[in-house]
Amino acid sequence: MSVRVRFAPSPTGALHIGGIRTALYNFLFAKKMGGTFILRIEDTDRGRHVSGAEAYITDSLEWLGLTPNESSTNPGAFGPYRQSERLDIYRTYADRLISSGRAYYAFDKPEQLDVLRKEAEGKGGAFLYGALNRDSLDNSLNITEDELHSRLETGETYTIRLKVMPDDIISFEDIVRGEVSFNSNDLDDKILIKADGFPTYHMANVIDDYSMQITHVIRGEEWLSSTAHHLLLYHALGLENSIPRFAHLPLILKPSGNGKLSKRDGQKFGFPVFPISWYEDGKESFEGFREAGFLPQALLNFLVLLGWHPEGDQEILTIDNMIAQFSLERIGKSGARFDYDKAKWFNHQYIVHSPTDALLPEVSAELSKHGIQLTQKQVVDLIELMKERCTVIGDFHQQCGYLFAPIQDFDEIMLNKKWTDHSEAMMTTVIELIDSILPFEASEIEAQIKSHMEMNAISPGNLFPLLRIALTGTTKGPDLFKTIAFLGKEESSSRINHLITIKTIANE
RNA sequence: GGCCCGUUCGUCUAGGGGUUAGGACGCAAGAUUUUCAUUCUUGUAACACGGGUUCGAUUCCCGUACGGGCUACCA
Repeated sequence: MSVRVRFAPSPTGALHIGGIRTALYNFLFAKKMGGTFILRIEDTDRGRHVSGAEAYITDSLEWLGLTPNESSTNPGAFGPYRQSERLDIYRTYADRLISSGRAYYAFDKPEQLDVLRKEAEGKGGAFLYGALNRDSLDNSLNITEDELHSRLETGETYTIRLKVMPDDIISFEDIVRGEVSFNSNDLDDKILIKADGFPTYHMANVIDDYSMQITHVIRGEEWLSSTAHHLLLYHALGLENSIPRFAHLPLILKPSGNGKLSKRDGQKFGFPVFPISWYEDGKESFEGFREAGFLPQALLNFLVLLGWHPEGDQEILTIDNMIAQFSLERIGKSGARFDYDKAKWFNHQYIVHSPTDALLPEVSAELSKHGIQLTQKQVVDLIELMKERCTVIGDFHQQCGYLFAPIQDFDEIMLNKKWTDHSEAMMTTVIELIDSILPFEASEIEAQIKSHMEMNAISPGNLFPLLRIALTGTTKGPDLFKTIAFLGKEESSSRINHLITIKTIANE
């Protein structure tokens, strides 16, 4: 049987990188096994549904190249792929459970249950709607057939609950965790169909995994406990021969402090936790990795190692490497802390090792964001000049803004230290020299300037810092001669001239 | 509180009954460089604790501690 896996997010807001990693593992496993990767939208919570969230999920996956083989925009034979469009399917199965006595109607109002819950908490325990107390609660187990019919007919709202049998040991073999087992006495009679007629996650999930012929459920550890209920459901439905294999992934934890990574941690710690930016009320409320200047490959590479490790020591992995080496068995068991420094390191590696052409669109977009229009040749030159020192795409502008605009601030301290009585004459001769250089290329510029220095006994320490300040305002930056070549003959001369003027006026 | 899961350098992790416990990020030092960065070299630092089992345990078992998840008509 061929492998079919699904990524099943809920469209309740932006999807953070924990979800992305789950999608990635599903994707890698599907590709590795020659299987099918399905995107299913779990929109069964009408109250928390956020418009735009589904599009966000699709866009994120697309940016990262994790394209589903089947989804609502690219349906296969197992649709619909949105749970809100599958209501009748769940209903059919729920009715089947009712008639076989494996589920029942419950009329208890949420407020009533809240009271019971509070009461139990007060005694230090927990309220469990189950075998021990279902006889004394307001459900179809305790009323006559006639009463049930009349209550249903009057339109009284109800939920449908799974009838969990006591003293049952439920165990299964999790691919990452090994054998896990539960006692049904600790399990409540989970709601399967809510009062609004929508299924709960548990119901929809099991039915869909079955009807979409999912072979492996790869999901976060937060689902480990409820797997017991899911197993019970498969059995109650007589689907015990179609139970998929489970792999529960360790969670991604906050970089410091306790708990799993959450939405707000991005702002709190100053880095993105979302793949792409999320907008609320028309403005960006959470910055994404894309907007922060990350390459999708780099993000994926960072994420894949948060909980999984290949057999060797190689950490830079292309998507094809990942697919070739991926296995569920090598997924770790313990939670992984998010480490932004390492994410940046990966991005730097990818920027440095990407062919210049591959960076062209991102860098051009970054520049035009700042109102800078360059020819393609100029962008290519810029990338080659700068890429070794950039960790995010924004650095192609941020670190070298002086290339595109007049210098605002000169490094005064260094300038005053280096500028002597001889500097004006020295700089003037350099302008003359620059004007004469042909072809105006870095190597030629370097050769000419160096021989000029030798002939005139100019030491590097006297010239280079001043030249650099004249051209860039600072004392740090990429190769001086390449910078001169990039700026061009006119601009270089004019900048040196400008500095001479400033210093001359200052001295008068 | 109850149930389930976990615990190797600060972080991500490899390993596994006898190893100098390996790699990566970070950090530090040195080299290279006209500067800063890159790069290279070196260094730094870990088997949570207590009992077993064993000739021997970081590795297996049991406890404890700590961490995580779940405990909703949320997913």
